[in-house]
Amino acid sequence: MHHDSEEALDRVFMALADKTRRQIVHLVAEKERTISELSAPFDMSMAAVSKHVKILEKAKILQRRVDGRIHYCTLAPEQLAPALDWVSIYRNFWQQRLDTLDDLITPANDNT
Amino acid sequence: MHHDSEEALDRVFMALADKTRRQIVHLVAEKERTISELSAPFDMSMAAVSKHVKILEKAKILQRRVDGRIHYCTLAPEQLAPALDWVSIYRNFWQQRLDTLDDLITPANDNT
DNA sequence: TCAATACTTAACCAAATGGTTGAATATCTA
DNA sequence: TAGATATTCAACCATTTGGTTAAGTATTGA
Repeated sequence: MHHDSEEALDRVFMALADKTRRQIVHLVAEKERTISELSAPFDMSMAAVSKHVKILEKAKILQRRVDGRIHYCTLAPEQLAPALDWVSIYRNFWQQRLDTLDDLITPANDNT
Repeated sequence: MHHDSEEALDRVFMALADKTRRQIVHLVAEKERTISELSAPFDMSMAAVSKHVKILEKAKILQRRVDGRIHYCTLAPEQLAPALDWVSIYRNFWQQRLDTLDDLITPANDNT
């Protein structure tokens, strides 16, 4: 019973589990980037960066627009939302723990 | 220079990039669980589940308390926070996109 | 003390990851 | 048309991942 959504989460979390790919996400979040531009900061071949981009693309974290021989990449953040949602479920859990700790230190506070 | 925090993110995202481990997180979030209890729902050996638990433990998503021969596992959600924070950076990005789309549909106000 | 219980560890395996280099493809430009 | 540019693809390699089974280590309890 491997739902699509589970596989999507697999791909998104796996895509984010690499420093190079997280930096690529930062770069494309700033502005549209070509593969060359994305390769420049990294001490690896363009072919390697091309693979990283493909992984992010398959995870639908990044989208590609091809114009002639140039591939322009932008953030496609809609698939980050489910990942955020998944982790967010546990926010209450640790917020509660922190709140409990906070109450011990400074009674009477407000938040959110 | 691979910061500790980058390696921590690697470990956390990698740990979450597996359906079995995500289900284990759900189970330990509900209540404290033994390895046997965590193994029961899955069609794999206890040794395999033991490995999954170790991966979650190293990522500091789960913590273990040993009492005699029984290992009790609970959620240790503090390491999920950095992961959530990382993804959250891009929430504004897609919120903005949705807002922009919204503006196109209902042009009421302007902004930068 | 002896066997069952609750685990981990070790050795192994197939498949996936993350990199390489070199060739292929397609496009731009002189 | 030829050559430079932008990028992918293919083949390869070492390491990691995710599973197995079998053996090892404590611990419990009869």
